[in-house]
Amino acid sequence: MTATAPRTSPRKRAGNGTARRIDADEIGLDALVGHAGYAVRRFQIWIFQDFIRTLGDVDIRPTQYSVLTVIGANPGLSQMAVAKRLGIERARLVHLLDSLEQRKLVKRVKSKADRRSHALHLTIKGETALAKFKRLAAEHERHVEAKIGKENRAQLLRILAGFT
Amino acid sequence: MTATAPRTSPRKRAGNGTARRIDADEIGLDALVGHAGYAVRRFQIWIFQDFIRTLGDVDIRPTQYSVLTVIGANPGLSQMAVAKRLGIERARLVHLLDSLEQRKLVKRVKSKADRRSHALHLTIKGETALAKFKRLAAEHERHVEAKIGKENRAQLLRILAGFT
DNA sequence: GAAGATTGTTGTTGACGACAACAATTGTCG
DNA sequence: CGACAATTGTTGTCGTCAACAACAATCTTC
Repeated sequence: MTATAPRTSPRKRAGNGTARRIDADEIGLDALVGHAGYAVRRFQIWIFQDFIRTLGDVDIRPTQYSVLTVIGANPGLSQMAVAKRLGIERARLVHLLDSLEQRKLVKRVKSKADRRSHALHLTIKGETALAKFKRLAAEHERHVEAKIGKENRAQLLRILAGFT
Repeated sequence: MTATAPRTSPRKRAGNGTARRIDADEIGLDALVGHAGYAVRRFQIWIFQDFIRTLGDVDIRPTQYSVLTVIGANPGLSQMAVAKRLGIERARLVHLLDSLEQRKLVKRVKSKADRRSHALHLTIKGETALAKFKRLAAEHERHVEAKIGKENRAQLLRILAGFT
């Protein structure tokens, strides 16, 4: 099979002759272990799924939550400012705000200073709703602690603080 | 928590009257800081972009790399086994393999033991190509070290080891 | 041998990032 | 001042990806 081929550890050769049962957890990942990106991706999938499930009753996804949080903490921001701060494309933010505005959580106010832009604000309903979302998000965060450990979660936040 | 709007720190109310300039980096994230999911998402975006850029010349994306790596380390696996191991939907893996097979990096061999399934193998070209991909991936990993620090990267891998 | 499960495949839906084009408005600079 | 460039929100397209659902071929189980 090889032409010198620097393969590392072909552990089981169960493909052809032998019909050996292979449990998914005994398959070697080889070089994948040791790649930060892979671990981070798997973790991110887990954490998002838990977030979506925990905030399932209120039907709020992570991105929506981040938008509401930023507007709540900085009323009057333009769409451009919010998009830049969260690393979202402004085109994408349009749809997010359309949805949040339909649900009466956010309102776009025409800015008088710059008639091109909209000043974003939470509605009253949006503020009380966000308070509830924050409680649920805190619950989700406790799930993370339970999963990786309180100390490890703190470490993680410290390590990745530069990316927020 | 209360219906009396427990907003935490509406720092600047720059929306309407005042036309104050707001730099993107002085916008408060409020509750978003302290959410592991947000930090992880931003970091994952950064790390994937660097991976894609570093492996840009060979046109290999992170998911493709993970598939090649697992097949290389465990020749003869079925599509189902690979999908389960990597947390990919088997429907999605079909397209990934279509692409990799067109590029002559992977071949689907009809399994004699179970005629429903395919035994997955790297081609000769696939093996030498993967060796090159691994060198580039190692380079990418050095970028990660340069970004967050060698010690922090090791910590991160340790913390997230359970998700691989 | 019949009923049920598994494997690969095709298709659809929706969230998301990246890009391009456009009208309205603002800023700049000759 | 007035022409030209830049910005803001919007619409649209394209490609990636997760989540389902349905299906034929094949295996497993009773």
